[in-house]
Amino acid sequence: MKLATWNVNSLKIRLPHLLDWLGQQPIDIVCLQETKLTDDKFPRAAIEDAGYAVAFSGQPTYNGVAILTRRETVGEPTDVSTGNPLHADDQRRLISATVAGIRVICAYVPNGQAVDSPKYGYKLEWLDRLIDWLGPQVASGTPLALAGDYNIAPEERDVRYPEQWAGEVLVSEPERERFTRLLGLGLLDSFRLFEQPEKTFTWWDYRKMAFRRNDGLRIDHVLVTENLRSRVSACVVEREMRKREQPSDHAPVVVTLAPAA
DNA sequence: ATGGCCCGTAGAACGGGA
Repeated sequence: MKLATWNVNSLKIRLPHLLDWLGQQPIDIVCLQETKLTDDKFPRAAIEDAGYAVAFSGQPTYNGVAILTRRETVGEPTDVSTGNPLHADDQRRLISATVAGIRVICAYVPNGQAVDSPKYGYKLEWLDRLIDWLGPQVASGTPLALAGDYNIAPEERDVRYPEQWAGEVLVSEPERERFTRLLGLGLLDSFRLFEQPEKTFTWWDYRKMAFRRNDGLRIDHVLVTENLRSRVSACVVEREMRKREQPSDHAPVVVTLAPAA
């Protein structure tokens, strides 16, 4: 079974990429961020025709998240909820569902814009409320995966040119401290459970020929509860997706999971 | 050289992304 997260940067533009990718490599659970579509414009029919059920939560212009589930392998998402009950927030950044016995939380963490911006304060507050909400869920023993665009590069090795990013949004100490607190709840970074190629990233700026120079950051993550550790057999970044025509600036992250014993 | 690109909403530039 495979679970992926991908920031599509507009599902309207990236729908052909998504359908082509899933046609080539069926993935059982797909978490999407930055769909940038209101719910009435969500391409439900095209996704269902590809064999997926889908739950989504969108708004005009910004944000928007979705969870796709491959019908023949994992069925429909159940107990779907949107947002964080501990955080009144109009921005559509969270959707959760139970799939194949796993509580799947798809998250689009705020970018923060700049450390001196009010958006940065919102980001830290958003993360604090996320931690408050997830703590009891993780402690309850439910197998859980928090998949999404965290907009945090956890360590220096997750940044190609750390000296250029020092103290900036995405790498600042308060953001990294929130990431560490998520791990402290009892979550594991799937990517770091395995040997990985040096300088593996998930996002590259559209400018500066950044992808060609592999000038990137690792900011998209799948964290899983400890009780899933023995079932996770791989975590890879689908770098190929960033090479396509008119790509998203993010590449998907794909986790392979054994079925429950 | 502190911006370069891409997207949505516009219906021209601009905010936002990261």
